[in-house]
Amino acid sequence: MPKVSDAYRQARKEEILAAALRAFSAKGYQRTSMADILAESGLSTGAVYAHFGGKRELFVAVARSTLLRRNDELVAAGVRGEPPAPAQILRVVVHGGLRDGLDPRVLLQFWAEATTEPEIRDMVREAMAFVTGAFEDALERWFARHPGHAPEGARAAARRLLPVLLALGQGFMVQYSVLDDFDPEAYLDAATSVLPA
Amino acid sequence: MPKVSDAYRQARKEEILAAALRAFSAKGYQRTSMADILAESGLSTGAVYAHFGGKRELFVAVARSTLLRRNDELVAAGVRGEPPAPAQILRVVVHGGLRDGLDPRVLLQFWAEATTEPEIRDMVREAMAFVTGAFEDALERWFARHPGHAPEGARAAARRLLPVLLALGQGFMVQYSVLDDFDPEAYLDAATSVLPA
DNA sequence: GTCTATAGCAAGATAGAC
DNA sequence: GTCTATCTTGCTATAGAC
Repeated sequence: MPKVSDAYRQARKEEILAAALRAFSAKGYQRTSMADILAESGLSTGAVYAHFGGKRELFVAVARSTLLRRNDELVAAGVRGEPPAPAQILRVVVHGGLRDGLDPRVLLQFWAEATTEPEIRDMVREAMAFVTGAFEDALERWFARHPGHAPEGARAAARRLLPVLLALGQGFMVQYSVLDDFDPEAYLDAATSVLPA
Repeated sequence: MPKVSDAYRQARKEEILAAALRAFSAKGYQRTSMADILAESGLSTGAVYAHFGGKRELFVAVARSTLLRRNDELVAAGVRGEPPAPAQILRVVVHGGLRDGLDPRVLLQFWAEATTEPEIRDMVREAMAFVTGAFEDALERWFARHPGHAPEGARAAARRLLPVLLALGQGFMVQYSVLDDFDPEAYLDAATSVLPA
């Protein structure tokens, strides 16, 4: 296989994925039709099906790439300088997702889908395990530097706080999507006030 | 209109709603077809359409009755006795919901649908406003008795903590529904440790 | 009110030319 | 690889008899 072909192929795939992300963000997974994605990308049926098996596969690919970018940001934030405080971890993830144009509503639909469809359930679990792992590492590094907050050891403290931090991220997504008077900054401030700092 | 007729009609409607709830719980709103609901109820197309306008209307009716029942319990729990601590409020709501047989997965379905269906969105907002109000009242009463935790006043402290408490409830539902190794008690302990007590 | 049968439509995926 | 045209399927909702 010539390299030009591969590069072109890859570029095309990312072009399609970007269009799919926009489409899913605008209408949600279930209500987005292939026609929507095609219109958004400006391509035709054949062009898309040549690269992806179908709508579900497209969705999985979109989710994966988005989550990978989140993790990269988290790692980057932790590598240079001080490890981020718990509240800071929350901010990095939330702001990063919004900056990417990822509509939180898509996440809600993802979770809902996961409760009934095994294929998506596996994918969501994998993704959540990924996020969880990144959170846990970041928390452990922070607790290691602030032993005053971790009398039981950094690792134990991280594991204990993990579900709460996860919940604060999930709660953000739910309230952002459903409430009409949701104030993101007020939410993050409130979350900060209950998290160790 | 004779009363017997009305009573029969009402009973029939509730019979259909119960079947619809079972169907939605099993497969989720989107993936549940009318055929599923018909099979679950043992009735025919005509019988159902004589009482409900269609699938969407059925879903709204199911959601409304489910959420209203939850709200009643919440109010009852909050009114009598000492004002519960924030962590206690969370426990009452979570345990009450589970005891009621309410599948958390259905809640995720409601939230997800609310992001795209205006009718359901309004309904969910109404329900959430109700829950929020009950939470806020309970928090305010508790802060009033523990002024050490509310230097800015009980009402301000309650409003501030509100979204966090809500998020901890929502996070519980998400993690309960999606994670296969979710530990409810560990979750509640962790939540308790970050909430004022 | 309830049944059976079916109309009508939307959407995911494929076929075959270029 | 990409296009246009089309096939197939599954599902909501209606029509009309009883």
